[in-house]
Amino acid sequence: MSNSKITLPDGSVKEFPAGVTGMGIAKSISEGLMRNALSIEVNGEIWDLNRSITADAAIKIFTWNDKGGKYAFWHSSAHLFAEALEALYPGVKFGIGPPIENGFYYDVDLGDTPFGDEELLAVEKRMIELAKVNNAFVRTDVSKKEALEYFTKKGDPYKLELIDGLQDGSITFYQQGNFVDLCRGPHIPTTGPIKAIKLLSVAGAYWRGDEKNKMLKRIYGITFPKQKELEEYLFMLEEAKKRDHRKLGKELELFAFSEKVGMGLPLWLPKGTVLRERLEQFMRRAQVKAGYDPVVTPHIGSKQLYVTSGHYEKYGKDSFQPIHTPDESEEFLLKPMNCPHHCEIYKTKPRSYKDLPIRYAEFGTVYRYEQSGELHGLTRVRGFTQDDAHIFCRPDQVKQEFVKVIDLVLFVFKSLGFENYTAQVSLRDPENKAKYIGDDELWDKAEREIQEAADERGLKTVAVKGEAAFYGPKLDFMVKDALGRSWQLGTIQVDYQLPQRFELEYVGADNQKHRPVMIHRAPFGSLERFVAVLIEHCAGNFPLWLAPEQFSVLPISEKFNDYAQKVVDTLKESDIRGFLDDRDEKVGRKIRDSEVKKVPFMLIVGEKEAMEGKISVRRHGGEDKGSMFLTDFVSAFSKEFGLPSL
RNA sequence: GCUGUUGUAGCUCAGGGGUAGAGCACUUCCUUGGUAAGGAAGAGGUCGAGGGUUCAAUUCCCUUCAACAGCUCCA
Repeated sequence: MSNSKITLPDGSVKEFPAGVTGMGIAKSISEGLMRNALSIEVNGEIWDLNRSITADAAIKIFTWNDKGGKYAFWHSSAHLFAEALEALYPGVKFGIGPPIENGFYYDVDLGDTPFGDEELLAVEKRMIELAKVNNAFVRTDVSKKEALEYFTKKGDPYKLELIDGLQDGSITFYQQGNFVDLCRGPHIPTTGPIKAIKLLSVAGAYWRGDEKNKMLKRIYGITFPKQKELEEYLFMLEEAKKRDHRKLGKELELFAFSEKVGMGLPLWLPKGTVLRERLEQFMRRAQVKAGYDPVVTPHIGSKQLYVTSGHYEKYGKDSFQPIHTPDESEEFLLKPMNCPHHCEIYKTKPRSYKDLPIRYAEFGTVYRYEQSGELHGLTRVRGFTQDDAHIFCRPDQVKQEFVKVIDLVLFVFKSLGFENYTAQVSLRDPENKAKYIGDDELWDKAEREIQEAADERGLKTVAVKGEAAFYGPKLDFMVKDALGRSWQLGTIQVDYQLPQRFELEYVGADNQKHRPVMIHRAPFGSLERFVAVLIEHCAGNFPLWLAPEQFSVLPISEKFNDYAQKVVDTLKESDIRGFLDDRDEKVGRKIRDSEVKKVPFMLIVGEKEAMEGKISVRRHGGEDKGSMFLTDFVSAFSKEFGLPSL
């Protein structure tokens, strides 16, 4: 038997006897790697560690630190769950059970059997017992006929439906213990490494995501190789609950919802408004520096405007319905997008190639009829404000403009403490071109330009098909917050379609009419969503320049209220925001209340301070900065009080 | 939009066929207190909305609205 040339991730090539397994390779590298190995990537495909490699291959061994390793681990955990469930509920029918971002789920049909927290615990217990048995996951190739026979006999209609859609010859079963499942794999070698198990929740989910189908029970769970990691994860979940922007938004009096106003329509309270307006000021200033011109457009527009833009055709049916005027049969739509309005601004006069690029920026509030079940705090609402702008430029300027926008977006992220971000190039779905408008050539060009611009700035990008807007491809920015959760924020889009639909033109150096290109962009995305993410990122402890209340002045007793008031007045003159807590309470109480409200600075004044004309500065969290003159306080933190700048 | 759960004071929640309770917040009084809750008294609710069953409904039933979780969707 000949040898296989195995290329390792570092580029080195090792020879192994043909038929070597991933485990064998891992062992040859190190004992430690063998212990931690979970799956292996073979020529770009993820395999089981004990599957034989018969040809030359480039491989990478995955451990818990790799997505490929985690997915195999959780996928195997889903099978372990199924095995435990079947042991306790014979006859249960299984849907699908994939690994997900955090753990796994399995869709099951338990008939009318009630299934709640107690049942989850029971299954969890059985899973732990079964994991200890350390059964191997055994892969077998089966023919379609065999597969159908097996599940017909077992009586599992969902699996039969799945097999029906599969190609004969590419069907595999996996078995561990007494449990056999239709599965493509890959799996970890044995159940043993699954040491820490938590079944998290039960929810309804339609078979194959179609509401016409039967609703199955979807059981979510997560597993880890170590108990400690599970505990950390559960702690993180608790922490996420504490940081939930809906909870903090209420506690910190930032925003509210009212049934009377209508669902998904946020009311910004005074403190939330300060926060929001600070963000706006920050962005306005950055945009002026970047050459944008602010514009303002109305909240409604003639239906015809959106027919022209294509939005009506695409989203009209599912939107807020047109507003009809009493007299004439005019129809208006609540503005769902700012771009058509900006196109009309562009058209107010003839444009020369020398005028371009023109950049119109607007904090434009738009209204979209989101499905009721989709509404979620500030992250998904029906009326929201985009930090929108449209750049009209010549085709030869697209890339350079795109790069400038990337710089702006990254500046925003940096200023707000989002250090971890990735960018997604959202492309069109090549299988379903009818979803999009415009011809292939322009799409290809736009997709290329986005990728080039991203590369130029050294952005780490992932391309995802089918995520484009209907008029053009996008570069979407995802940030990771302090708890490691990913959020989609800013977006930049190249658009060749709207200029065509609105017949936008400019006169070129050749004295001929040309069509400009539009770039849509919103670094925050929407202020609502951005504020939500920011709240959860910093747990309500906003950077000083954003804090709705930057200080509180806490007199030790009412004897010092006058002095305290002077302190407040002086700071307000320096545009520093804060309030006087002159309640008839002890200072300990006032400190506690300011701490709970997450006020960054507590300025304590008593006899000593009043005498010396000083303040005692306590930072949120308890740090004592000692006593100082007011002017020293202001100059010490003046940088933090003001807007970050480019 | 679909399925499930929930809806009681400003907030967090208890209760239950005979029209309601706690803690915090609020108001007043006492207290003038030096770095995370000083004390006392008081006020506050069509028990989400509409309908039904009943002598009697906040409680049981139906409808509806909203929130929450999940599914589908997202210019």
